[in-house]
Amino acid sequence: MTASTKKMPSKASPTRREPLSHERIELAALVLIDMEGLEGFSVRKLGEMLGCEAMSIYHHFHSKAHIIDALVDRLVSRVSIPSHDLDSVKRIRGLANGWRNMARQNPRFFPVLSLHRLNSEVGVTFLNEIMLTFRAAGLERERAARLFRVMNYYLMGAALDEISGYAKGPSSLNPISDGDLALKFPDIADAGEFFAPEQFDQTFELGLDLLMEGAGLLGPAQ
Amino acid sequence: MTASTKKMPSKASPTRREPLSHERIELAALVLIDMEGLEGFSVRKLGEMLGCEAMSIYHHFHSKAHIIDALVDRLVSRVSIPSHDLDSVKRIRGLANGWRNMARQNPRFFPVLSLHRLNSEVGVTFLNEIMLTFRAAGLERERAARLFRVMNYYLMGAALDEISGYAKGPSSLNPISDGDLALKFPDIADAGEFFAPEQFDQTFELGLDLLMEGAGLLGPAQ
DNA sequence: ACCTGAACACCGTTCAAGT
DNA sequence: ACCTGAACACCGTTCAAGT
Repeated sequence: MTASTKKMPSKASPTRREPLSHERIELAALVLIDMEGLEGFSVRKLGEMLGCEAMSIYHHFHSKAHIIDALVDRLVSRVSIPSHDLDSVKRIRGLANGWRNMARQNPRFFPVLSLHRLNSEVGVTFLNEIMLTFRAAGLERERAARLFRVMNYYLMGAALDEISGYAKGPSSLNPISDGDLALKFPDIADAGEFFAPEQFDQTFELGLDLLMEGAGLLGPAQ
Repeated sequence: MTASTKKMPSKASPTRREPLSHERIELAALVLIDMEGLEGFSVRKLGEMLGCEAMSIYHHFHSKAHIIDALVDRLVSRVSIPSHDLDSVKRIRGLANGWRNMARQNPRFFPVLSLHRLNSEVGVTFLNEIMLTFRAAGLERERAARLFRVMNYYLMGAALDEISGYAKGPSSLNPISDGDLALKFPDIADAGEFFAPEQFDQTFELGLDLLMEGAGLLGPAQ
């Protein structure tokens, strides 16, 4: 309503803004989500950030859901793929850690990404890297397929839980007090020291090793 | 605006509606979410469903987030807890399957639940059951703590991925076609038969066994 | 071709008022 | 004590119009 809400560059810099593009919109969206979280991510705020009317964005994306789709692809394609020259075990470790690192770098968006089916071209390309590695490790078709799923379950759950452990996730509005926890649930309270973020890497590696060992990938040759 | 949008029971049945209560509101919310999904879950629609003004609900819950908190507690407390007389391995299987079944019965709400930290009294009580079982199985403190987390990662990822496999999860808006999948990603396409919902149980059991075996819980006695 | 601004049909939540 | 209805500050999206 007041003059301060008006944008000024219309006079100060008439034709200065570079034109909108998929890339500019997507990068701004990632910054906005990183700053304000998913609830704060609106097309209108995105427009403000880009220095245009919110509705201009619809000229480049059909809907907000299409923007989110593009962000999923963009982040999945950022996961670093280990060289095919490495042995299978090293490749699996590399893929797993690439996934976790991407999650950690995008804690506010990752939950959306992880609930998305990765059935775009980019998504399937990533999944295919995991599958290829399992096959290259010598697993036969059915076993590779099932272990692929098992590994994905583990990766997805670990990344989500670690993020919520970094306190970005929604907490109960009436959490149990530390005092009550120690009194009523001593075994949980007692384990607290192993639940701290500094322990995440070690715990994650333990689970990954158990799965790979169970899959027969960590043979005596190791 | 028109007469048809007005609610009629004000004349037809003056004092018929039973008063609002936490229970009535929560049960209606679960039905609404089950029917319309999370996006369709609004306080206003919930009011309509309960036959009251939306704003009456705020007399019983401080905010929409508090309703969701209550739903999390309600569903977690519905997970059936296996008898303490069973051996540890049977109890772990029972807890894991109780969790999965709850997820499957509430596919639209479960993603929210799973991203919530379970740090309410009800949530911790459930987590404590898992921890107690690991301790009772003879695992020492640190190992029990780490395997507890590993198991939770797996349970969470599996439940979420199975739900999205039942086609309730958001898909890419530009999914790869089956033809392209078969051509470009034959290994993924080839594994398709093992990704069908009928295969979920078997795949889940495989991963659970690998983890329990790795934890040393499936000894020669088994 | 690209962008704008008003408008529509929704949200969650606050508040003063009703019984 | 419990519920209401108007109001506020937001949403995503459509549409006709501007350059």
